[in-house]
Amino acid sequence: MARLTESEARRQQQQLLQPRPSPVGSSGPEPPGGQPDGMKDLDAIKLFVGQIPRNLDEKDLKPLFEQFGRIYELTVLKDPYTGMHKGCAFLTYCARDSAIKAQTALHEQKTLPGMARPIQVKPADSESRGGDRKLFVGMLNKQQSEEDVLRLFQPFGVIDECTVLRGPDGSSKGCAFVKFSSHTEAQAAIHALHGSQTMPGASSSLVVKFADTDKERTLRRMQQMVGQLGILTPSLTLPFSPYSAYAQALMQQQTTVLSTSGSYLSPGVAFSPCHIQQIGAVSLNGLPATPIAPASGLHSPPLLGTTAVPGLVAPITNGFAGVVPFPGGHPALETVYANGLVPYPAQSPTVAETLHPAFSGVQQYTAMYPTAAITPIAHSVPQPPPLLQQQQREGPEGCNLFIYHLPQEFGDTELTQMFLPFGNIISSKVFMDRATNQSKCFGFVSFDNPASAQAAIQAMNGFQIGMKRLKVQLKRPKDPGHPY
DNA sequence: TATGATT
Repeated sequence: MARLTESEARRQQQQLLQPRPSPVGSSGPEPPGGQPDGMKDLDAIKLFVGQIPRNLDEKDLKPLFEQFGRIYELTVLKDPYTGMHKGCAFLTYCARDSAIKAQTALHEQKTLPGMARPIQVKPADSESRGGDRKLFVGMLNKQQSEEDVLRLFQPFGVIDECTVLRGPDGSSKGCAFVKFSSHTEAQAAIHALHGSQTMPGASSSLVVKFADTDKERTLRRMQQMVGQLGILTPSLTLPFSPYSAYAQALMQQQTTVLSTSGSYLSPGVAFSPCHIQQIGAVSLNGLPATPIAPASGLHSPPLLGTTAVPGLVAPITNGFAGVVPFPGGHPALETVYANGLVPYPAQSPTVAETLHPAFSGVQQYTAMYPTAAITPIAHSVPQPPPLLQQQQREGPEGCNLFIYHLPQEFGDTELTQMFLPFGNIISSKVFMDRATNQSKCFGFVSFDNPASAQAAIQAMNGFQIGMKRLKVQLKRPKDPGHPY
């Protein structure tokens, strides 16, 4: 029954080798146990306790856990910024034995009042070292259970833990955590399974990657918070907001994460704005700017041609009213706007033809500029710090647009640029095929108010680009299943 | 080609 799995046993051995945190004060009453005050066994196990009602604090929880032995430390996890109860706790008993008893008696065995799922009592993640071995699995079919996931991953090694993430009603969120007994096994599973298949009903191929570290999770949270404030330019807005401490922490975190986890960047960002910016940076650094051939598989050369020389576009677009400068912006689009073609494209079916003259103008302009002339521009228009990673957020109802028939080479940046004139954009996202990193030619733009969304629909629905016309409409409401 | 990307 309470037999430890092989890897749990291994983990608990590793435990012995780890440095101990300095002991903190003992916790309250002293049940019998024969331990010196405030001391714990050298091989004590720190337990993670999950599924705790948020209205229970340490003193409420203590009686429940004390029946298995004297508690060395019990801490409810709180959000460091809001102080909010996170619904889980760390628990260390003075005796290792107590931890094992508690885990056996409580884990998945008892559900605390108000909780949908049974309490979780298991060694904390911090107790296991030896590299990442926990995977996040996304794009599962919502019908797939733990068993199904297990079956999928079993061929790659010993699985310690397998949890399908579920909503409050118990329905799957279409993702899971799978913990292998070793990093190598986990890696093998990623290699074999990531993108390997598309589950029936899933919108994209299977995602298998290492689960976020604590640091990344914190970063994500902070990004969400910052994003919710509607902030795209932190340097301007944040110092005056009550969240500036948050923003600073965010930027520190981001620096750390970016510098330490390059492996998390997806490989082959074929024609994302990121890639385009890199090309731009190269040309601005004084290397020949002109004949950079578009990557393979790209259609519609006009748009891409200009992206190779972003620095050169600045003098043109800056001279026109109504163009909002945007870092890494799309020169071709800026040119379109500069020529006044935007306002009611739906009534101008030949816009596509006008794109070409506008574009070739830029090319000629480019050709006349020797490399040396570029350098001052690079100085006067410094490459701004990379924009905060934008969350894929929805705006209020009536503010979210679904856009279809986007050109293949359109990325988030281009989409943003295109809709920028109509209002304050909360988020914009072009959907990419996970496997190929190619645009699926549709995306979302969310404004902060419905009027902007309507204006954008009026102006952009039917906008002809190349052979296609944009379809711009309100995003379908998420949940049509109203009970009444 | 068709409606938001999880912890």
